[in-house]
Amino acid sequence: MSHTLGIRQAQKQKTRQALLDAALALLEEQSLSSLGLREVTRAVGVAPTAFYRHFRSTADLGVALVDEALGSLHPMVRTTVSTAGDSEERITRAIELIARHVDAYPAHVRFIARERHGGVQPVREAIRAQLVRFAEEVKAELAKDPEAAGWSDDDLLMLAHLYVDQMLITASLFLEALEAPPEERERVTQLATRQLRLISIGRGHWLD
Amino acid sequence: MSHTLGIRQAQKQKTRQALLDAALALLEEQSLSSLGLREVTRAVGVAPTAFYRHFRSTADLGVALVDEALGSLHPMVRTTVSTAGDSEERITRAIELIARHVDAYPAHVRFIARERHGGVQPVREAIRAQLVRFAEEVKAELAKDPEAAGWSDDDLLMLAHLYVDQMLITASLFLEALEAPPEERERVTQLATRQLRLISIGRGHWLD
DNA sequence: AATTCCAGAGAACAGTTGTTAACTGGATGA
DNA sequence: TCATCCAGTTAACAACTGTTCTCTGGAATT
Repeated sequence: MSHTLGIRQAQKQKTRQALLDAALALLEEQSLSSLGLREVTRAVGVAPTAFYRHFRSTADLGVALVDEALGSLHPMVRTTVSTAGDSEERITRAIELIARHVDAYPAHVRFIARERHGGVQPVREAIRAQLVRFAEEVKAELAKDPEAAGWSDDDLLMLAHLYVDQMLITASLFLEALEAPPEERERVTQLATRQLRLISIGRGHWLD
Repeated sequence: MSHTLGIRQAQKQKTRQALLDAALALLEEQSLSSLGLREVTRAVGVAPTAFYRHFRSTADLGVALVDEALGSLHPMVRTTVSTAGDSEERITRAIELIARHVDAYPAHVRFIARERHGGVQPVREAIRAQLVRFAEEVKAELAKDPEAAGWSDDDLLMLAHLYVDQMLITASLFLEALEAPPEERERVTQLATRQLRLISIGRGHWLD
C-alpha cells in the first residue's frame, strides 16, 4: 500500500517529527502562543530557517500537533464506549483507559487541555473540530446500546458531549496527579468513577 | 471602616488597575505566557519600569487577575445554587445567570478558561485554589437541601465539583457564541439545560 | 518650612525574536 | 553521466524583550 519513501523524503519527515517532538517538550512549561520558532529549531539542532521547510508558523505546527495528539485517539474512544459488560464494569474500564493514556502520552494530553482554550485561534478551531468528531463517534456507539431506545438524536449527542467533556476533565486531573503520590491518583480515580456513575444513573432515568 | 486614600495611593491604584485592564484586553488574542511587560505598559502609556512598582512579573499580574476575575464571583455562585423553586426552575435560572455573567465580563471568563490549564504555574495554582473554594461553597449549599439527606460528605463534594466544572464548560460555550447569531446562543442554552437536567436526575436517584 | 519618600521617567544593556536572501551539497530523474 | 531539485545552512536585518541604574518632581511626614 504505502510506497517506500526515498532517502530525501524520509530525512525530511524525520526532521519534521523532531520539530514536533521538540515543540511538544517545550510546551510543557509554556503556551503555544509564546513558543518561538527559533526555540524549537535550537532544541532540534537545525538552523532557524529550516523550520519554514515544514511549517508556515508555530500556529501551523500547533495544528499539526493537534492531529498527532488526537488523531490516534479515535480508536481508543470508540472501544472505551463500546466495551461489553454492565454499567459499573464499563465505567471502571473507561477510567482505567484514560489513566493509561495519560501515563503513555502526558505531553499530548497537556497540550490539548492547554490549547483547547488557548491563545491561538486556528489551533482552538482544530481541537474543537476533533472533539466534535469524538462526540459524534461516541453518539454512534451510544445509539447501538439497547439503553438508547426512545432517545432522540439531540439527546444522544448531548450525552455524548457530556461524556467527552468529562473524559477531558478526568484526563486533566490524572495529569496533575502524575507526579503526585499514588494515593492522589487513587483519589482522582474514585472521584471520576462516581461522577461517571452519577451521569450513568441520570442516563438510566432520562426517559422517566 | 476604609480610610480615605491619599492622593499618592489613589494614583498608584489607578495605574495598577489600568495595567490590569490593559493586560486583560491584550489577553483576548494570546496567552499569559506570551504577554510581555512592555506590551502592557505601552498600552497604558507608562514607562516599562513603572510596571515593577506594581508587579514582580507578568505571572504576578496574572495571579492578581485571577482574584479580580473570580473573587467577585463567589456571591453569584452561592445564590445560583441556593435559589428556591423546583429543580427545573433552578436549572433555568442558573444557566441564565451564567449567560448574563459571560455577557457582562467576557474577558474575565476567557482569561479563566484559558489560564486554568495555561502555561504559567502560579496562575494555574491560583485558579485551582479558587475553584476548590467554589466547590466547597457549592457543597455547603447543597448540604442545606433536603434532597441531600443521606449523602456522604465525599459524595456531596463530588457533585459540587461536577457542577463547578459544568458551569465552566457552559460559560466557555456561551463565550464562543458571544459574536454568533442568537440562534447559536439558544442552542447552547438548550444543550446546557439538558446536561444539567441529566445530572439533576442522576442526583435524584443516587441513593437508590 | 524643611525633609523624606516613592511612583514613574529616561537611558542604556545584552540578548532575543521572525523573516529575507543567497548559498551548498547530496539525492533524484533523464 | 549530467542537469535538476530541494532540505538545510549561513549571514544579516530591524525590531523587540526583561532588567539595571540613575534621576525627578510632587506628595507625605515632621
